Order: sequence, then structure tokens, then C-alpha cells
Amino acid sequence: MARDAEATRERILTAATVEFAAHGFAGGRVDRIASEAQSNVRMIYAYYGGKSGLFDATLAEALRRMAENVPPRPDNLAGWAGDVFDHHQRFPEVLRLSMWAQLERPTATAEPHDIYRSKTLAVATAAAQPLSAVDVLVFIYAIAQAWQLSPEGLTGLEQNPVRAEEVAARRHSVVTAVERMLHART
Amino acid sequence: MARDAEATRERILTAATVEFAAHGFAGGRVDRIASEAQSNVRMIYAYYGGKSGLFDATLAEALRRMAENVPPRPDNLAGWAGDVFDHHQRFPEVLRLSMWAQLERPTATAEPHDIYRSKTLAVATAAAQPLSAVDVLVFIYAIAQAWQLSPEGLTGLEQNPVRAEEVAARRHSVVTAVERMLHART
DNA sequence: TACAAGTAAGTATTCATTTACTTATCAGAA
DNA sequence: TTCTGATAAGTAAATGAATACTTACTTGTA
Repeated sequence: MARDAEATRERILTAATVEFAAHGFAGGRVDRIASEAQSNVRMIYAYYGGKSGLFDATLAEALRRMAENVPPRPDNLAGWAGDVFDHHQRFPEVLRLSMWAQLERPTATAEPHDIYRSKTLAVATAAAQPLSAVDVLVFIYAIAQAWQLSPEGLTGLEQNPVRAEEVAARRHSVVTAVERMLHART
Repeated sequence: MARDAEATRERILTAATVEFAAHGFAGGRVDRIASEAQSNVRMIYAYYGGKSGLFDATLAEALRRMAENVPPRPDNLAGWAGDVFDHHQRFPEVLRLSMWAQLERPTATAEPHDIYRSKTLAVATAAAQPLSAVDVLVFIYAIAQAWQLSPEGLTGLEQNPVRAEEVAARRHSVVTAVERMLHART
């Protein structure tokens, strides 16, 4: 086994992402992460200081990647909502990690999200008159994530995984809903 | 101490609601629930069959109460969204329990939500043309819960607890957003 | 007095964290 | 080029604190 600190760090982070997304902080097992990463528990403590540090690093990295891959689109907020939907569809761990973090370690959540916020908030200022920029930002996120966040009981008794055309239809409904919210003439 | 099985059951359920809302299923402690309920661990096993059974009962009860207290308003879906917002504001445990359940015990979540769904779905059929009834239902929930679900980093660096007028403003934004989504003439 | 309701004290396991140890890598002296 | 030893990288096993669940028992009530 070649000795490469950076590579080991990364394997641990990847394994942690899977583990924590699946079981959360309290339910996530350090041993599983170590063996899945083909490494050792000790290394988690060496590189990340412990379970908490590893979890925080995992969340921060997931959000960083999202901010990088789904940049805000000032000219087309509805389209951007669609992009967010797609990103969560491709990487379901991100949303699960965020939810776990918000429930289990709310303080760890504030900071990385704030970075994303500053990137996107400016973008929403020009939007839908009676709604403020923050309103718009909060609702766009909510709508973009609505399908993935909805308990299955709400969306209907459905086959898993959801069929591709159904996913496309959902994406379309997201874009439509945001469009209507933003450009309504009542 | 009077011996009243029904009362003990209830005290346990109340304590469990607080405990599980705060720490989730994996993080929730059976001992804490027992002592908080002024009862004994053994009783949890007698009445609810174990930790899992207790958690499921807790969730089901919370959702039942919500369905009871916030009945769908066919004539005014936006107003209904406001009611849902209010309910989550008054009883934050409900939303937290739902989130925990969805992450930790997804199968337990499906059934109780489905009951709520059947109650509300019919109501949304007449709604906003390009969007289907299920679409509307999913988005109304998402918007109604958006503020409580948003990580603090997104809503802004804010004082805790949120000031009353700020809450009122948020409620108003929820109603407005749903109205616009439903009644848009684009 | 019979049974439901309640209690207290285990038991066996699981899990995060630490300790004490082994091995690869590589800079620089011979 | 070849040794060598200092240090970074990695390992295995122990520790000790929790924790869900059970057993064996006591007490109130109808």
C-alpha cells in the first residue's frame, strides 16, 4: 500500500460522505468509515480530529461543491431552481447531509450555508416585488428541494426508484412554480 | 403514585415527543424518556414494544394532531398554507419529528403521511392549471415549511428566538408566495 | 387473592477515543 | 550510489463509558 496522506484523507472524506448521508452523525459509525476507506480509525483522528471534525468537513465539502457546480443565474432564477433540482437528483447525499446537520449540529450548518447565501442573495434582489430578496431565496430553495424532501406518503405510493420521465416532469413543475411565483401578474 | 395505565402511556408519549424531536431516533435515549415521564424503562417496553414502536407512535400521533388541527381549506389554499406555517411555529416538534423519521425510518413515515395526503389531495385538484394536484400539494407544503426548514445561514445571521414581527412577516410572505404560485396570470 | 402496574438492578453489546507499536519514505552523509 | 535514521503514515488492540433490552421482584387495586 502506497503511503499518500492526501489520498488517504480523500478516501476517508468520501467514505464519510456516504456513511453520514445514510446514518447521520449519531448513527454514523467511525469503524465503518475507516474500513470502507481502506484505512484505520486512528487516521480519522489524525486528519480530522475526531468524528465531529470529520462530519463538519464532510458537510462543508458537499456544500462547497454544490456552490461551485450550481452557480446562481441572476437572469434566470427559475432555471437556476431547475439546476438545484438536478444537482440534488444526482447527489442525494448533499440534501441528506444538510438535513442531518441541521437537526444534529445546527451550529455547524450556519457557517457553510452563509457562504452560499452571500453568493446568491445579491442575485435575488431584483426579483418579485412584494417578496423580499431573502423571501425569494428561501422559497426558491424550498421549491427546488420540495420533491426530494417530501415524504413518500405525500407524493403518492410510488415505485422506487422513480421513473426517469417522472423525474423530468417534477423538474418541469419546479421551474414552472418558481416562474409563476416570480412573474405573477395578479 | 396512583396506578393509571392510560395516564402513564400518555406521559411516556409526551416525553418521547420531546426527546425524539430533540435527538432523533438514534440519538434519543430510552432512559431519559422514562425518567422524564416519571416512569420506568420497563413500561416503554410494556406499552410500546420498544424504542422503535415508541418512535412510530410518537410520529403518528404528531401527524394525526396536525391533520386534525389544520384541516385543508379548499376555498383558500394560501390561507391554509398560513395555517400550516402557524402550526409549525407553535409546535416545532412536528416538523423535526417528520424530518428525523424521513431520514432514519423512511418506511415508518410513509403511512401516516398518506392519511394526511388523502385528506388534502382532493382539495388541490381544482388549482393552478399547468401544475397538477400533487404538484400543488407538494409545493404548498414546501413553502409553508420553508422558513422552519431553512438553515440559519440562509435566512441571515439572526437573533434567536426570531422576533414576533419577523415571524408575522414570514407568515405573510408564505401566503403571498402561494397566492402568486396559484393565481398567476403570466 | 389474583392480576395489572410498577420498580431496580443487571447483562451483553456497541462504540468513540487512546495507547503503544510497526513500517515506509526520503534527505543527506559516506 | 548506497546507507541510515528521523519522521510521517499506518496498524492493532485496549479502555471505558453508554445504552437497549431483560429478569426477577414488589405493590397497589378491584
